Amino acid sequence: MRVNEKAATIYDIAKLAGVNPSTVSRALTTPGRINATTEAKVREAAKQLNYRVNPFARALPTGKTKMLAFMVADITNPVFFKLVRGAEQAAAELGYTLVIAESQESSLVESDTLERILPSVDGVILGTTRLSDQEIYALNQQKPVVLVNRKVDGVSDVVPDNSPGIAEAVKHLADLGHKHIAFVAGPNASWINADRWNLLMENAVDLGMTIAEISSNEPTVDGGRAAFARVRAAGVTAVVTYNDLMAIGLLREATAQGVNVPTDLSIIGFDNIFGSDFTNPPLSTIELPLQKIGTEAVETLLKSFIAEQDGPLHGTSEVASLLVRGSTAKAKA
Amino acid sequence: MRVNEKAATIYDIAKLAGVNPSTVSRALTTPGRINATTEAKVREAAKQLNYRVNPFARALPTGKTKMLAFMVADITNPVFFKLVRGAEQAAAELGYTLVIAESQESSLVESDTLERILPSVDGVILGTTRLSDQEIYALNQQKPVVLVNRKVDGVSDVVPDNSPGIAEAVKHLADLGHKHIAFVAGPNASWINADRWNLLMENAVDLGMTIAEISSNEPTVDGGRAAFARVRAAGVTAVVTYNDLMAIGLLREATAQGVNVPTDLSIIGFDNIFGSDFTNPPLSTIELPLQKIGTEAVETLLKSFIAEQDGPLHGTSEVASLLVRGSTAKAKA
DNA sequence: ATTTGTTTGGCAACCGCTTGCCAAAAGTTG
DNA sequence: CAACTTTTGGCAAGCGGTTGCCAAACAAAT
Repeated sequence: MRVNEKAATIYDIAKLAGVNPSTVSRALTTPGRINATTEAKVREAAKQLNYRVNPFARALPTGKTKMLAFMVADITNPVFFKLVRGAEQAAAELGYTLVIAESQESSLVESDTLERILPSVDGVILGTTRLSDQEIYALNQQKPVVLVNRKVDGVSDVVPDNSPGIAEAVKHLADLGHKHIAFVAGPNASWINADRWNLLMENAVDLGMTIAEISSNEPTVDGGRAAFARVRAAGVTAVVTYNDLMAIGLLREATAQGVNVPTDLSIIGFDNIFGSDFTNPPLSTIELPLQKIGTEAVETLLKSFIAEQDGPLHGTSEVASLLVRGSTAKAKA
Repeated sequence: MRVNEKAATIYDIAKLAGVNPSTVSRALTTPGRINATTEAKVREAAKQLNYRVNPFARALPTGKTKMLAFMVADITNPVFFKLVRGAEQAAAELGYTLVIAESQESSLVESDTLERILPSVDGVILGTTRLSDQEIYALNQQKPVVLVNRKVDGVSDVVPDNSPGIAEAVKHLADLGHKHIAFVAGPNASWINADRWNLLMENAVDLGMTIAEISSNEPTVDGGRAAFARVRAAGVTAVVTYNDLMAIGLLREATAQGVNVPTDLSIIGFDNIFGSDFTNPPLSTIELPLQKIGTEAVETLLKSFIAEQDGPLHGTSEVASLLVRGSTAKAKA
């Protein structure tokens, strides 16, 4: 079935070009190191033989694999789509191959998987991680790590600035006359959850609103659905949820219970995931430039390869912003 | 920043266990080849040193990389989520690492990417491909290929059986009294599009219905939206779309135009993607066991490593089925 | 006790590429 | 033109495994 006419090696090129293999290696990897004429000759021979470096042979002596790991908790969570795509494209562009790994929301699976692929990659991006700060710190000792949406001392990260989006959202709600709002929180341990909650609280208080925390929910559609009763109990007229999935669950449950969104309850989600505009009404949400964040994550990782000694890098050029669709309206009098 | 205390090698183990490196290699890779006591000693030493094989060092002499490529047209297309997850899990379980590559719907990008990662992988799964039959055939000469949802002579594939789901769907529509239906087709060149259309036509004719083909649309939400006018022009009371994305676009456009779904128009999608139940009404759709298909794709690929000579393999144990939600109703009298 | 067969483990070559070191060739300088 | 510097390219030693071949050790058979 397979043909497998042995791929050309630098030895084949060397023979064809009449030079030493080491010369071929240098011609191809260190432009300028050898005579331009010789280099051209080598390149010509390489082309003629349709030569591709053997990445493994190259990785052995150099230790560089040109592969990056991207860890996510759940591949099917739409939050990651754009993140992954941004990372994938940036990686491809820079000559790196992205390996996507899924932890299935389990820190055990995550460590195992990481352990398995760590030898194969030059660095890792933790898209979402269940690992503890210490584990992350330890991981970062082995291979460069870039965290997305989380901060750990001494580790590089890319975390967007949520505050503009959150400020807009709270202002939007205030403008609509809402006085009492709530935050439907995600996982307790989540760094980003705490960040969002703190920002929300500050802004709400500043604008003279009260804000309740409906805490510790699964960051899923079901989690949002399950939080509905507590949202009603809190007696608020508007909520911001930890993410869109929860907002959608909440929205659907509200509708099912005969509570109209947005007239009875305004809902703002987070992330602008795929499908968040399929709902009825379409979801208003705080949008993150996820694709750019993905791109920035790999760029940051690559930078950290060079600047090993300079301590952790922080990519923070991205900001959140509010996207108003149909799930917010004037507060009921 | 990095510690990088050189990872242990088989030489370290050999020294610790007082044996030759080759013995270590055999103890670890060919159980039974050497004395059980020695093997235990070696394993103990390996554990003590926290040894991990260097996949690159291993790959050099063997040519086996334990990596698989999974090519998709668009990472952000939700159809692939479950497919990818199934593949990822199966791969991880079998000790393989999945590299996900995106062709961005371009056959050029696709060949380039493939060319780039081909040396690094043992085989490739083509989740969706823009490549021609000949290109696929050629690719398959270089490394084992498994096609998903497409057939090419001489190449292994995993294609689910669409007929049960399609039969159910047509029957469902017939039972609801629909006499004139349409198929909103996807890309012309798509193998699976043709398959679905043919099946649909057969079934419709068998049940005495007329069926129109609204052809050659982008397989996206916008594509579905754009097809709406032609659907109306066709004067049908129900449609089946090439995929859910199109169904959603069609549904939204219909609603926007004041055409009620399902009372004025029944819609059935394909794939049961994430978000297809967010719509109003939630979409009825023909469901594919995508995760299982992903799993089966990697299993088929691995099988083909062993059975090189036995010709192409075909995994076809999965079947489509109809999932009735809210977008279908009795035909208007 | 000798022959024959089977385990077991060491030796060394090899996978394809990189790179430090060195010598020959070419270029500069006074 | 000699003395010195720079450029260029070859040599060979790895990187960390795998594996064919072989000999020593042990077991079974005669």
